Amino acid sequence: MKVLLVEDDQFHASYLQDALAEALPEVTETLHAVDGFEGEAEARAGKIEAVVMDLQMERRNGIEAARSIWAERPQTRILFWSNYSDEAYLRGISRIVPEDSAYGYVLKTASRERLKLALRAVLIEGQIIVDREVHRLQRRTASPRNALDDSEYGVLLDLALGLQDKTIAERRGMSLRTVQNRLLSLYDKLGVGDEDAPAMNKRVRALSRAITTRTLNVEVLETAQRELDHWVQRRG
Amino acid sequence: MKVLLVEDDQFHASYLQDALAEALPEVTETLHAVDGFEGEAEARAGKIEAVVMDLQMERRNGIEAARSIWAERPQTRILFWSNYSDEAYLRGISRIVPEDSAYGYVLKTASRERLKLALRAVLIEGQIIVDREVHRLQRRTASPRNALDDSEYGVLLDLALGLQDKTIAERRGMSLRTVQNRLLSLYDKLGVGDEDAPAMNKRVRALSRAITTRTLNVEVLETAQRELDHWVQRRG
DNA sequence: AGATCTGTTGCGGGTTCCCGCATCTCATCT
DNA sequence: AGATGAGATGCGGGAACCCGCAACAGATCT
Repeated sequence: MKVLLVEDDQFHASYLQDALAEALPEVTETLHAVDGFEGEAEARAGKIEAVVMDLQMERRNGIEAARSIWAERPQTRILFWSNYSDEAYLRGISRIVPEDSAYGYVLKTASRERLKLALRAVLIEGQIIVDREVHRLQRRTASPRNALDDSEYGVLLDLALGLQDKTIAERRGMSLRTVQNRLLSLYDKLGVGDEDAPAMNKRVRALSRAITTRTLNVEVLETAQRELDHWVQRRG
Repeated sequence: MKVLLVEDDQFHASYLQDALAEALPEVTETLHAVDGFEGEAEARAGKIEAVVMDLQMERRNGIEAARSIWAERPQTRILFWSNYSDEAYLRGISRIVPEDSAYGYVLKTASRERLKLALRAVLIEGQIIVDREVHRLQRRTASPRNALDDSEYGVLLDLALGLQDKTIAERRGMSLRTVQNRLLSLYDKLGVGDEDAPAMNKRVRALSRAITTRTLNVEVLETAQRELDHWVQRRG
């Protein structure tokens, strides 16, 4: 059995390599890649079926890499291994997971035992496993008041890129007023305007809060920007 | 000689510990802290004079920790050791370095040799040393068109928090129109409006660009928010 | 069937923002 | 001293934004 490790931090890569060797004796070959592009290429070339993927990498991040890998081979099993449990990552992943593929999400702060367990569960058994910490976040986020539904999240992304209401409406196929309603509920859920601070520019404040609460992060912004570029081109 | 390591990633911490032992045989005792708060406490309690500091940590980041350590003991030597060479960090550091203290900035991707060299240079010799990569960024950033001067950067921070022009003017002691002029040059330098994309909300776009270009990052935003809170309180 | 709730859309008004134009100050150069 | 240039400030207009009000449609409950 072959496994591909995609991880740009040398220390983490070698730790991972060790844990992998301990946990999965059936692994006969381990490949390395240091960013998303290499990862995709290796996966394609080696017909890899089991991947351990870091999320935060230069050039091409883990979510984008996973998407193209899954696009070609949806049954590939991918264990995401990351420093952060940003909501932004969770959303990104849950958005691209194919119907019936196995995946997992483990934090780098997890114990070696937990990592080994996740390696077995996902790569060998084909289970779906999500770290406790991450799951807790997911739950908190999904709690009554603060959960952004998909359409709100979409509008938030557009707002974050700097689009104005009219353009968002066009892109998402809503009326101008509907977009503004989404924005209102975004402001509400992100807590914009709650503070006793001086009056704020709500638009900017929303982005600011989305970032400090880890609802958005740099990688997601970059990905969204690329998608916007495509949309702009298509539209002519 | 005692050295304090402030680093929340266990792998990096142990690697650092090893490199330190190799590079500095004169070190008799090594202390650990896993975030900024612990770091400050240990530094105070142990009267530490040499610190290696990670930047990105939960609760209290490396820059804030360094500031309070330097506030009490300005001659403390601090080597910053970080994953990223974000402009945001550089600005933060150069803003708080005391007159005649030694410090350094090394990337985690640097070779073991370079790290050891920096450890000796800063902690023992009291030199100032900045990683090549980081320095390159500093230079690029400081190049003609794209360099933000201090007053522009201040306005950018306020904008990023969501303040409106009037409030920024009050806080920074400028007239409203002057703030707007700063914003104009910010838009210019951040490349807002250059793209052939649809019309954008410049304010939001500026923040968006500042983040994707690493001119700002989450830590800096959080710190700025705390400072804003203080200002608001003081103002009554 | 009627009541209620939720999500979409139009309208209108008050506010903030963007920015061109003109003025004023202050430092530097000739 | 006079000229030149860079930055700060005031004014005013047009655009975008925030948001209350109201109408309407579809889903669910009683």
